[in-house]
Amino acid sequence: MCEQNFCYRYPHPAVTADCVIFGFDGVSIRVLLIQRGIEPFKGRWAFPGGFMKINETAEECARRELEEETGLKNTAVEQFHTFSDINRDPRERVITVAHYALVRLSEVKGGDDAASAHWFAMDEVPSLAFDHDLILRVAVNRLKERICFEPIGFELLPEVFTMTELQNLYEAILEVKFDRRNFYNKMLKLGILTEAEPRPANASRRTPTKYRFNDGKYAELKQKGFRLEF
Amino acid sequence: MCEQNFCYRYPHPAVTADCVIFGFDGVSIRVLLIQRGIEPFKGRWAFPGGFMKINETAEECARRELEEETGLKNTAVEQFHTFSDINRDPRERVITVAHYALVRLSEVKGGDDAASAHWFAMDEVPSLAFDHDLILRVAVNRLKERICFEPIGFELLPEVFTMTELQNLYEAILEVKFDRRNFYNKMLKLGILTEAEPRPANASRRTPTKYRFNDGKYAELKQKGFRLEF
DNA sequence: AATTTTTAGTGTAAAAATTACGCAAACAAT
DNA sequence: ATTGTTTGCGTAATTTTTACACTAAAAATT
Repeated sequence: MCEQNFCYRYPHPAVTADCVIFGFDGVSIRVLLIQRGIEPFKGRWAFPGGFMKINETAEECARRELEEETGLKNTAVEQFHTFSDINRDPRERVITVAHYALVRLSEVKGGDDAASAHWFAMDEVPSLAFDHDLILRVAVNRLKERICFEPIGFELLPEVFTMTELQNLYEAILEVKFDRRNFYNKMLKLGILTEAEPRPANASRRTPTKYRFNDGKYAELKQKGFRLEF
Repeated sequence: MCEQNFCYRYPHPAVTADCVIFGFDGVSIRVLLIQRGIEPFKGRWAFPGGFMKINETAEECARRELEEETGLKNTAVEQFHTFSDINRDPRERVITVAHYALVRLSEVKGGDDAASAHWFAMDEVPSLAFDHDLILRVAVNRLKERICFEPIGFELLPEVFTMTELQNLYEAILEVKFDRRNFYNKMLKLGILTEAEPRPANASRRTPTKYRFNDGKYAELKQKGFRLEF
């Protein structure tokens, strides 16, 4: 029998933090899941996450669990909703502060930790543990809203990318199609892209221009109150 | 000495729900605060809120506490952020799921419950208990974002209102000034306003047209994917 | 080797949305 | 009586958004 050393005058729920990690494979948005090794929901897929320690914030917890379970270090996570349905965990009353982050697929090394981690395309995601199906739906909605106002999409691309890759990303997230020329014009007019290398003189038409995201320009524009929109 | 009947193997934080309630007095945005009757922060002002019961969700808790402390019944609250800093409550580790709602000033009756409740104009809000100053800042930002995309503002006005009152509301929330004619045109073009009563024939110029918010039209437009913006 | 398909780059005209702006009548305050 | 504030109303100029076609190079197919 285990000791139950932490006693309170009133019942306390347990608190967890979960992480919805989005990636991009060039065509589809993917989400990073881990396969549960223990009950409940043993064998089912779920988001990385776990119980909050008494001396860490929800965000610190999310980042710690993420590293422990997938090897991802120093990931900027952002909380998006707290789920508190009464029976969402069969063990005891658990509320979870759900976070999301955007990560390049390449950042997840296939180490020990990440043994059971896998990137699922959005249309291949199986039925998840706990209420994680619901959490995913909410996260996707939040991602769509967010990408319209902040250039978070760049966190999903390699440092240097082509305009077509960027367009594919936006189309994958928003599930719409853009006219290529209008997308080019709009993106370039925003002024947050820099050509990665001067286009060589001998560049053929077929060789696309490479861009990188210009943090400095973005910070500058943001301060003046600027709006990214699609 | 009190009994400590609820024991766990690991430490559990306490969980509360707090409510940032916004109102509008015709000129300024106001926020509903209650004066704390007990320690900690006895005598200081704070948001209505309190400890979550083990068999209620965070939202249910927010609504229950709101009614208990201010008499406001059946208020549609929406969670906007969970605050989990380690020392935000001197008693024990407490995380709070913060909610906000928009309410007409008139809905708060001066009953027993609300004895210590008071509507503060935003520029008169005193230094608050706990981390409620921070919570308020976050709530105001969220309100500004939200008002741009959903017509939540109407929840703050009487059922029937003039265009000028509506403009004052938007200007108070967003802290900007609009051109009166452009605001009129934009609002009317959205199609979510109905004239409350046909303007009497003898109406003088000086008698403003009264409008009401048209829920049906709004639901219709929303379904087609429509965007309210300012 | 020839043919077909795919991709990248580029610009403009039309339509729609946004902005700036003035006036006359009614009422209120002085 | 005078002054200042409030309401209703509409248009012209500007800006933004949208729709849309061709060429050359490379890759894939035959």
